[in-house]
Amino acid sequence: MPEAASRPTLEAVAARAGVSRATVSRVVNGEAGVREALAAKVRRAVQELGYVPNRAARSLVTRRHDAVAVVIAEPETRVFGDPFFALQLRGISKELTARDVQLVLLLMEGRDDHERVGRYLAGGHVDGALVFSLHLDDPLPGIIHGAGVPTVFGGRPGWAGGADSVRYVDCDNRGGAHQAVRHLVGLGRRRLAHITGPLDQTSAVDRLDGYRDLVPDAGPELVAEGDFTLAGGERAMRLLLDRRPDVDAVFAANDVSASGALRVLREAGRRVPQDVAVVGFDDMLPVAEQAEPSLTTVRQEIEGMGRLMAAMLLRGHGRVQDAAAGAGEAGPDRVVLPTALVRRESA
Amino acid sequence: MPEAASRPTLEAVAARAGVSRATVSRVVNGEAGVREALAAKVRRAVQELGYVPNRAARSLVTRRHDAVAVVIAEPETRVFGDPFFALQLRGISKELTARDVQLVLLLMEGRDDHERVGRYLAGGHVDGALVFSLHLDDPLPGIIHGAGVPTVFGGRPGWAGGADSVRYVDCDNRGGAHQAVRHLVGLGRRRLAHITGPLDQTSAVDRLDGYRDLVPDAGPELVAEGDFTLAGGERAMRLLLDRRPDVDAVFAANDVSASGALRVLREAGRRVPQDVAVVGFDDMLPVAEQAEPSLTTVRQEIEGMGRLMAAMLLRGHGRVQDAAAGAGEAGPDRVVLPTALVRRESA
DNA sequence: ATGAAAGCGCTAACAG
DNA sequence: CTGTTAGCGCTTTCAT
Repeated sequence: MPEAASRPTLEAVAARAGVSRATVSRVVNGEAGVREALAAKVRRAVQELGYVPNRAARSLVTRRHDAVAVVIAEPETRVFGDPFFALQLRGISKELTARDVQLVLLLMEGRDDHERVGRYLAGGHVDGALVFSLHLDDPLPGIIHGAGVPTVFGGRPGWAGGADSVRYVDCDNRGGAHQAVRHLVGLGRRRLAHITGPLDQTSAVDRLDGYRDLVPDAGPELVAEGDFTLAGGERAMRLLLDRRPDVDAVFAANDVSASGALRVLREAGRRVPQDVAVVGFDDMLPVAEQAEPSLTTVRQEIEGMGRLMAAMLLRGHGRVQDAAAGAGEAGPDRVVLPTALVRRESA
Repeated sequence: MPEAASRPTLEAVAARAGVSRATVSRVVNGEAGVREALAAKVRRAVQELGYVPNRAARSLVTRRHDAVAVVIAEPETRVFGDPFFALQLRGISKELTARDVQLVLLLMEGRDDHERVGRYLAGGHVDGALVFSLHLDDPLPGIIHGAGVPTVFGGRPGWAGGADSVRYVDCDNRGGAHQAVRHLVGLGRRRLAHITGPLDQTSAVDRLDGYRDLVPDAGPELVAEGDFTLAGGERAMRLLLDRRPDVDAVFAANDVSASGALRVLREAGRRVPQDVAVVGFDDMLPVAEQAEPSLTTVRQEIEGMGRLMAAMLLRGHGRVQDAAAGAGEAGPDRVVLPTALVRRESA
């Protein structure tokens, strides 16, 4: 692969504008205190030469990289069929773009990848990391902590004490579950089942807890473990139908598994919502709106969470903000976003 | 955001190992010609100090970045609900990871983003770019060409002469369409409709051409324009049903729009495949397998295409390869991958 | 085979 | 306000 063509340097711009390198640097970085006449000359020279700063050179001295890593501890097949991942990325990308920070994507497939990712993060090549989809026994947090990389987690961390010691953004999973169950109960349903997510993730555990809060007398046969996938939802629904043919409502831990449930219910000849009411979680539009019947669900602001995570990570980053801050607009280290019930046809 | 903690430098390693910086550099970069005794000392020092090379410093002198940009000219809402994007990314990520090259993700939402992306690419911050989802009038290729960034496109470029002047990886869209149509004809169908993709993308045009090749006498009322989305597929199917209630087969340009068609057919009381046979394109597993009925489709190797693109871009990249190459293992600049029909229930 | 020295392009004191 | 100067950490001739 050929190298990029050599580009004009600060030096060249300085020569052309008849000023020193330092002045050009100031103008390029938008520092105040350069006479407008000179600044204009510099800008013209930049324009004419098509000058673009060399990031490597800049990083070398500033020790900043204007790049953050997004780490997705990809839970197997889940990334597919569930646009969750894409939505998060979109939110993050928007925020980073606005601040002219690059997004370095680190996908992890297997266990060996942990070491690689850890090494990269520890290498100090990015200004921070955004980490998702952590599982309970994941070694990554330890590695990250050791490396001292500023990090914001997507979803409350599950390890002991984790939630108090790190920064994260989450939605109110437990409260959202309450909204779902309350709605179902309000509909007059009495035999409420729950299809969980993978129980090594806090989001799934919290939703289960929320369900239990309001259905304390639910027998274990009313809870079936899923994994946030369609197939998992189907499997769980079959189990549920098998164990409790009289079930009249299902709260699924996400929309994708809810559509799996819908499918099985239809196959089993149950009408939704007449025979069985179904509520999902996420409000993943293409899934929830297109389900048959369309899905009543608990909405969480996924794209917004992505943006927020990026904003939190970059707080105090950048020249302009640095100046503006200082006062004490620190902002919280942990944010839990509210959820909202979205009514459609399934419940 | 705090700066990354200061890490040991080459200098520190050299001091510890009692050698010069140059020697450490050689060992770290795996260059031959260092006595094993010394090399061992250096490696131990590296280990003990936890030394990780500073990429910025390295880039500054080598003018390489060990990073490539992935540009997704995101066609609106399509990225959602269609795991296409995630699969490509996965393939690319695998290949890059294996070569220790970072993936910088550039998502584009609106037109303004073109300028930003162009500027970034032109800035020479990455060693190359992988570009997807280009539309016919996209200014990006021009910008890229001007910037001289090595690039591999995903899908044959559509502009005049583009296909002969740039590197790309594509699947045999036209041949795939032939497979679909032939299958439908083999089933005894006579009134074959086609739901297209967005016709400003070559993949969609090629599939349409393939359809026309084998159904030359198809009236325009048998072709409805879609956009690769579920909603688009539904819209197109309704139109088709309206114009030709006697249609007995549909070839949809991708699986997602095929499932839209399936949904409309079901609503209209048509049985699939008895009344209307349906064939999709992609073999996007979660979509095709879970459709009702499951989708007969034309399979393309999406993840493989991603890997191939990355491999093509990085050909001759890296110290080791540089040495091994030279002979002339150039490899082709344009690859068109074969497709295969996958039979399921819908046709 | 190894070391010394010269930058890569940029920013950040420090002078003036 | 502007210019001068000294590196940031690394690779790479060029000597030895």
